[in-house]
Amino acid sequence: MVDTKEKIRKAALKLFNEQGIDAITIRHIAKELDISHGNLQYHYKNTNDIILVLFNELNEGFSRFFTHRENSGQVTLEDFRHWVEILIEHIWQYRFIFLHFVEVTRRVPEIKTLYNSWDKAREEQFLLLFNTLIREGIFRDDIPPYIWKNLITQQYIMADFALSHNEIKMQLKGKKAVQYYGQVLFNQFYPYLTAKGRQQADKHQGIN
Amino acid sequence: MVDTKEKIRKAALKLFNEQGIDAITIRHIAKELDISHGNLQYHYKNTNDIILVLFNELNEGFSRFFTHRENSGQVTLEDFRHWVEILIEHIWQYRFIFLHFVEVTRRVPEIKTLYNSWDKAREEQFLLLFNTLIREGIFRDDIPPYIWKNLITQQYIMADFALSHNEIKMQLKGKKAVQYYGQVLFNQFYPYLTAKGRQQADKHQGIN
DNA sequence: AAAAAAATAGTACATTTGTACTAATGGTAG
DNA sequence: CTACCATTAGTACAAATGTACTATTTTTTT
Repeated sequence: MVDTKEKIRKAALKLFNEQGIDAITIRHIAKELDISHGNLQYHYKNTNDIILVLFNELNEGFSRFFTHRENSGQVTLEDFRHWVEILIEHIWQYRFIFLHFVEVTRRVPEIKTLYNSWDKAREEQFLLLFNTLIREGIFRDDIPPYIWKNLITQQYIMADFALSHNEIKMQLKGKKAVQYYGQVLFNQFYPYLTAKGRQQADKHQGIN
Repeated sequence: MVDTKEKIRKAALKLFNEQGIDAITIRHIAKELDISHGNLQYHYKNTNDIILVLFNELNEGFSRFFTHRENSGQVTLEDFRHWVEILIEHIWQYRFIFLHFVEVTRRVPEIKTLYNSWDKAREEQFLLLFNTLIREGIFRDDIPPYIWKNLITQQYIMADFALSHNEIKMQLKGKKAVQYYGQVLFNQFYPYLTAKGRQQADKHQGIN
């Protein structure tokens, strides 16, 4: 037996990513799956329910991904770059959320709460990471704390809205977008590097 | 005689900023103004028309603002900070565009074209500004060109989506939001400063 | 096998929205 | 004054949507 609920989530994710959340109703999703909208409604009362479930999926993905790299003692810049790329890939998978973040949070207020509570953990981890990289002589040690905090906010905004920027500007598709914005996100950290850090970065420098 | 067209734009801007573009139809705007929607339709066929006009208003504002500061030969960091603040204030004025940027460009494709063509000029001016600040010993001279270009992209994303971030996170109101995100935007440049530049910056440092 | 529960299809209806259209009003140029 | 044009109000209707509900079929449980 195929799990209808899962089929619905998959189809909804696809349609949301392609056409946005306003254009899509349960009727559209039902049509995509060739089932009745009455049936779909039996599983999820409306699109907002589905959006919430998909947001939780995204969150679980992130959590798995964060705890995964916790045990590593030392961090190279290359690790960090790789980490940023995976982050963006995740975001790409659920891009409708980020492309319509304000609408999403207005339509499903719980999402705002979820996002904000989960966010705090992310901040801690960032500061830890920064400190590690400072200790290893990769990041500069002459940056005041409020600038590090600023960098985290900056990093949030950039990660959350990079794909929106892509949408209104270049319109890179799939892998290309992930690559490009991975690079942009990573390059954010360049001026924070020490000479040693820059050497490491230049070794692996991608397109510019 | 009061200009009905202008009254409509004002009311639409207010409603869009308050409730977003999906929630608002010409009927809502008409109701806000106590005129018939038939009348409103006579002036603007639909909300997309109004959105386009408002976007052009925003653009004109930006253009005025850019050309204004062109003639100044020397640039201090304080000038620059002030400039960033005015930028954000502008954006706040027309925040519905930035809060729903993807939707806006999807509903009114011309806006994407307008944004992109106007964008190029902005890029030139940034590079010029950076070079001036480097020559004056305020910005570092050991940053490769692709990182400066990256910084411009970064600056776009940050400016365009700072208010979206505010919406899903802290929800600062009016002046508070403008102040906070002005600071965030300005702090982006901190690690690009020379020792001399940092001195200048610290003199006027705001909240942290 | 019978009963109960879960899943699916389909209907019904009030509301909203986009769009087009008609009618009335008011100012103004000739 | 009157004929014309711009402006305003209001009506009409099809399509889409949210929501609730019924009927049927399928699956599971006992």
